[in-house]
Amino acid sequence: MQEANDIETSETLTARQGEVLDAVFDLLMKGGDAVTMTAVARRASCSKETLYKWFGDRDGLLTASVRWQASKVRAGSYDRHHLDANSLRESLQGFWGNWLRVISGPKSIALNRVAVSHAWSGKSNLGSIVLENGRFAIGERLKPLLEDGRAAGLLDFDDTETAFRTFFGLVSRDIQIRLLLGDRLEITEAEIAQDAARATQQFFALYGARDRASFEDRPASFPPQPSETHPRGAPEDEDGKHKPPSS
Amino acid sequence: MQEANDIETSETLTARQGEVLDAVFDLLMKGGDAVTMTAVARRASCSKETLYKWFGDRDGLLTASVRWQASKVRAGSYDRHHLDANSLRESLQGFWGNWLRVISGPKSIALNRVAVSHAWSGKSNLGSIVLENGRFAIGERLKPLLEDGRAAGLLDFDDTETAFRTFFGLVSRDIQIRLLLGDRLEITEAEIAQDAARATQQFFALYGARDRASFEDRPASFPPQPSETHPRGAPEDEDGKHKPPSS
DNA sequence: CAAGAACCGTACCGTACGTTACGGTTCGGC
DNA sequence: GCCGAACCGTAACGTACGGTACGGTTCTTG
Repeated sequence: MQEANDIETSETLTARQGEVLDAVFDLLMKGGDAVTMTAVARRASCSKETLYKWFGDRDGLLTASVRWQASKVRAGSYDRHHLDANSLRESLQGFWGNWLRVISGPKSIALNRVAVSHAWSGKSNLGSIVLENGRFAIGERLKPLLEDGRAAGLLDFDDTETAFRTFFGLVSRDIQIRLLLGDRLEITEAEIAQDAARATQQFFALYGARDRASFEDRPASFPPQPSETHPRGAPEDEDGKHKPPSS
Repeated sequence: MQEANDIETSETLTARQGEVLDAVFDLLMKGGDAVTMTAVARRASCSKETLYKWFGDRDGLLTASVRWQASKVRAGSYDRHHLDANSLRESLQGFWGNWLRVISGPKSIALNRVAVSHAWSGKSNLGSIVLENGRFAIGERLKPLLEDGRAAGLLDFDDTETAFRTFFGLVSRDIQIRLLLGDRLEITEAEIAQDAARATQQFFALYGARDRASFEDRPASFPPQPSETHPRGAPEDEDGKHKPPSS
């Protein structure tokens, strides 16, 4: 392994290398045992020698692939145009809806699965890569929005991190662990939208500015719009599926 | 493999078999690659032949061990004595505190890790076992308490499952995924208690019965006790640690 | 067009681990 | 005290896979 890792140092990947890494990820989604060097080479129509020259060893290949996919997965960021209550609420809903869509997708599930498996198994930490591009990335992207909301008098919290983590919990609840553990849990687009709306609503119920003073000089229809979902935090039915995986 | 699986059918495990399964789990916590048949045999001071006779194959051994540990992990249940606001709040706090303590422990982390890794890798589903003894078990244990709370006029929600999942999210937030992904994230006993209290408080803010009518014939000091934590859902600082794993 | 680099395909090597086989030992029942 | 069952320890087998070597082919460059 003399000068193997082009990747670690220079972040540039050729198109061909990208194809290879996509092949790796395809294999990953077909179950982790499937990703052998031979299989990757065959699937990507390249030689094992090339794999080793490019990525050093199997672990480097996996790491590069995870990094590659993780960097592609990050949901779009939200520009902070002028903030009123509705635009804030819509931004938040959109943000989390996007996120729900991403993490419930097969790519994200595979990504997290392999990262978890690997973090457990010693060697180079895919866990931190996924964490950095997932949980922490959305934190850094959402927190400015929350703080803008606070500055605009729409939100009220002391610690941004705490508020964010609560929001995170309201949105994700048990779905990530369930998906990772193999629970068949298909989420329709409608459910995603509804979940994002419910979570946002609950977030406003917890952290929305509601001092009488600042409340009354806001437009009449503040976030919890009775027309959209339940005014209180309990939508009627939703998705109470107790449906463990293929028994 | 003629009549191997004593375990699948008769749920009884001899003490010796329990020792073996504990040995497996010890190995599991030392990184998943460590759990080879030879290592298990050596650690448990038994022969490989016995392992195969008892558990069929490596997968059966893993499955038995996960089932064994999962059944030992379940936090204690809570009896429904007479319910007033304070006892309910304390029960909930205690329940979730227990749960936080469990899932942040190394055993639970190892358990979830191996289950995730395995669920990803085809074969017999450890995921459902962990799910059944973890997420779903606490659901079944907590929901009666919530419904008693509602019957006593202390809580207000339509769908128990939805309320429970929200509560789950408020408590767990991002800690489970972070722990699984290898984030060093030590949680002190104090933080656990505080988190459970904060989550409970937020849950009451979202689902506590607060119609004017039933509110006024309740004792003066309803759950959000200003003396305990912040009356609103935002504790001052808490644990905003952005501390990714060993980079 | 020629020389060299990059790469493909395949064959090969070493090893680690799952699985099986077998001789020796302990132990409960008659 | 004898017999068989259960079990221990270890040795052996087969295989799958990570990693390497090498000849042939395509692409780049001057």
